Amino acid sequence: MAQFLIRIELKYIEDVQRRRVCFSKRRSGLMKKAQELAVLCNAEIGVIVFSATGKLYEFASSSIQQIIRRYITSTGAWPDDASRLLAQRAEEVRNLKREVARLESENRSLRENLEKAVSDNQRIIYNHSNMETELTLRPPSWNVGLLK
Amino acid sequence: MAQFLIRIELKYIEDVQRRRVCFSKRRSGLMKKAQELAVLCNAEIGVIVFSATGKLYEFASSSIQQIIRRYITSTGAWPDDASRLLAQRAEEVRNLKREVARLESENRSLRENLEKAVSDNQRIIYNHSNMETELTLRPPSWNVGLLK
DNA sequence: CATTCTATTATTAGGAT
DNA sequence: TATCCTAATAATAGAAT
Repeated sequence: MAQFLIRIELKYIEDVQRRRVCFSKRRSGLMKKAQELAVLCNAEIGVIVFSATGKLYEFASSSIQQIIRRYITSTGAWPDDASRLLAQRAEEVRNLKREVARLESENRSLRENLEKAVSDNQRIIYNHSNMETELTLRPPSWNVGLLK
Repeated sequence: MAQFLIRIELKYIEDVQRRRVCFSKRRSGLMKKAQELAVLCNAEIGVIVFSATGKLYEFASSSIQQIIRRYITSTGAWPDDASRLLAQRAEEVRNLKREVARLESENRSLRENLEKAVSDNQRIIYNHSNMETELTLRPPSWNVGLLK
């Protein structure tokens, strides 16, 4: 039979047995309270509990996923990991876009030089054809416009 | 003076006044319970509450940020938004890498053709120079190797 | 809206299983 | 380790502010 029940101090319970029992009971109580509040007032509630040994317990009126999403979108507070990953990807995208721009520019330059080379070549051929009609010319071996 | 206190039904409270008061009281109670459990048993606890009108209330023994991060890393459950954003970025990176590869290939092809054009040109000039030494030739107007 | 008061119910500490 | 029991404390519904 329980003797005088003196309210326990609100501090870490050193005794392992007492702590375990307390954790088990109060965890149930907390989840129950959360559930009741959610139902009574139509609130969206999520409770996440990690025990001292790392075990995970959770309650969610909808789903923790949805609640985390709502929390993030409503506060703009991304968890560090997500932020870091997104930042990495963003950096990668920036670098790749810069590389694409550089390649496109180089590409344009190459095309211009090629066109110039072709026209120069044709001009030379034309000039020489006029001067020496007996000259045998082979067609240009490069194919502009067939570039893929 | 309060009369017989009959336990309220565990269902949505239609009456606005009663619901508001209940929400306020029980929300406090829930947070208090969470706090007590965290202290008594050294647990890491996060509580997120969205009222029916969308207002956010929270409690965290450490910080919601940290708890969300721990939850995600321990369950591997990324919130949909983060997953979606990361997927989008990954897709963007893939597309950009493909574009880079395409441009590099096109670039190589252009360089080859340009070199061929240049050597053809030089051959023509050389042949004709041998045949007609009096022919005045202007230097090529393209600059290989100066491409940037 | 939140808080106070108070009668009543709910939770829970400790002990036992 | 979780659950039962029971005394005792804590939470809270309703009413008033």
